[in-house]
Amino acid sequence: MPPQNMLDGYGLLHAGTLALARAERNGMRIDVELCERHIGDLRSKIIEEQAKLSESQLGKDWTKKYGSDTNYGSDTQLSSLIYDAYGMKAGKRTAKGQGSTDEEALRSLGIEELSHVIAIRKYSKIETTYLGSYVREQVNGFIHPSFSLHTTVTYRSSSSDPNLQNVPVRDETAMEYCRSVIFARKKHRIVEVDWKGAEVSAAACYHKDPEMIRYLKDPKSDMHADQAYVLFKLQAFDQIINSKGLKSDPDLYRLRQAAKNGFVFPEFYGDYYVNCASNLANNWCKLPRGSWSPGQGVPMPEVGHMSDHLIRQGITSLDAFTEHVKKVESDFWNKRFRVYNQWRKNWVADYQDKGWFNLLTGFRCQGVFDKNQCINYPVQGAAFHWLLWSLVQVDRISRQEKWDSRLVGEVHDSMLLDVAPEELEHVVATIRRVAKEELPKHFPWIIVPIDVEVKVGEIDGPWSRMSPYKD
DNA sequence: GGAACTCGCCAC
DNA sequence: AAACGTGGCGAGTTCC
Repeated sequence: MPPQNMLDGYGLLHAGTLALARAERNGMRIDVELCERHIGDLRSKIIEEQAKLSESQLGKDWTKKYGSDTNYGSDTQLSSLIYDAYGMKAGKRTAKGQGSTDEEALRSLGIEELSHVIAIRKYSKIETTYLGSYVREQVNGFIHPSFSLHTTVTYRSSSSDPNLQNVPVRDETAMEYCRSVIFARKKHRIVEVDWKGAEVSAAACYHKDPEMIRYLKDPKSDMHADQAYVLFKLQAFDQIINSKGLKSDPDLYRLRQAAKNGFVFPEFYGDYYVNCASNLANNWCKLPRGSWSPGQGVPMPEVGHMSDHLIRQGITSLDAFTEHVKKVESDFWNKRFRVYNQWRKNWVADYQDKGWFNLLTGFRCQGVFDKNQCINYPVQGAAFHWLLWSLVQVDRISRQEKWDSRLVGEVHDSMLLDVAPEELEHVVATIRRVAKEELPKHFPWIIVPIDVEVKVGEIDGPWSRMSPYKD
């Protein structure tokens, strides 16, 4: 038996394709001259870094080995230089077993001059993948990113030519270079509407874990803050946390982000404590590896040096921290979210029995999947379908009501619009109504509140300058 | 000279 | 017992 609502699934993709085709036709305005200026700027930065590299010992060894074939952009040459010629031990390997030359691997080698290689890569990435593709793809000053619903195994969407779904946002420099050239139409503003915690909420509709539902229903509760508290043993900061809340302190807030992105989400995706501990130590808290002696850090809440804090809590090395994260993980799955955990086990067993599983939105995944894929696909797909269904409604309403505002794109759990300022209030109210009222009516299995976050650009302002929308 | 591959890196 | 899910895309490289 196919899923009972399979025809609904087909209807959603059909309507979604048409709505996305209209968004594609709409497109987004690009400042082509600014792109060219940014590209020129990046080229000089790259030349500077290349010059510094060629003067260094590493650069000299590189030229000695490859002569006129020397290419600082070749990872093959770099790999051969550091792992063969220098004979360094590869701490990290690629999928095919070669010594890795990614940023993490290069940093771990402790060769100062490799920072130039990393810088060249970062600037080149911005120049070619983003700004270069905008100039190449633009027609009369507009890019028309393409959206597909038939390419992904999860029933999410994809975007290409150019891809609007991977424009830098976390790295401030890259964000500024790339988003500062993208605009709405003249006299209009860019509006972005994000579905808050879409995947966590969609997952809850499958597993129905009461503790998770409590978190999602109670606006005062904070799953990531609670996790930061146990992960980093923050009892010493009870006074701050209880009086002003963890979010009020910038350093404690960064630890909340670390818990969210370095533990909670990876655990949901199927990662485990050894990776989480290592990533947290390396990327989020900048804890030294190996044995931590007092003085390697300073007292919390200096996030960059929190080893003294952990030493005081009896966690004196990465190994000890890993053991601690192991206990936190066990508590996470066996106590806090034990219903979620049981659902994962049952879901995978059921798939292994039948060879397929259904999404709540009317799709079936059939094929050979590993455990993590089994758990992740239905969640990713259904979360995206919330957005897609809402996008179809907004597209329809915008045409019925003859808006001067229009949809221009979508990034899995957010929609992107080009909005006429006089319509802003109405557009936002419409989307809020669709998301919070009509969507749960359409999908009666939604058992958690839906919420959206609206960000607006300035009139004639770029995508790099977005502020929270205030009603 | 183009197809197919690996690797690295951007997003959610 | 095993160990992070989904995409697109550019550069370099290898193969035909």
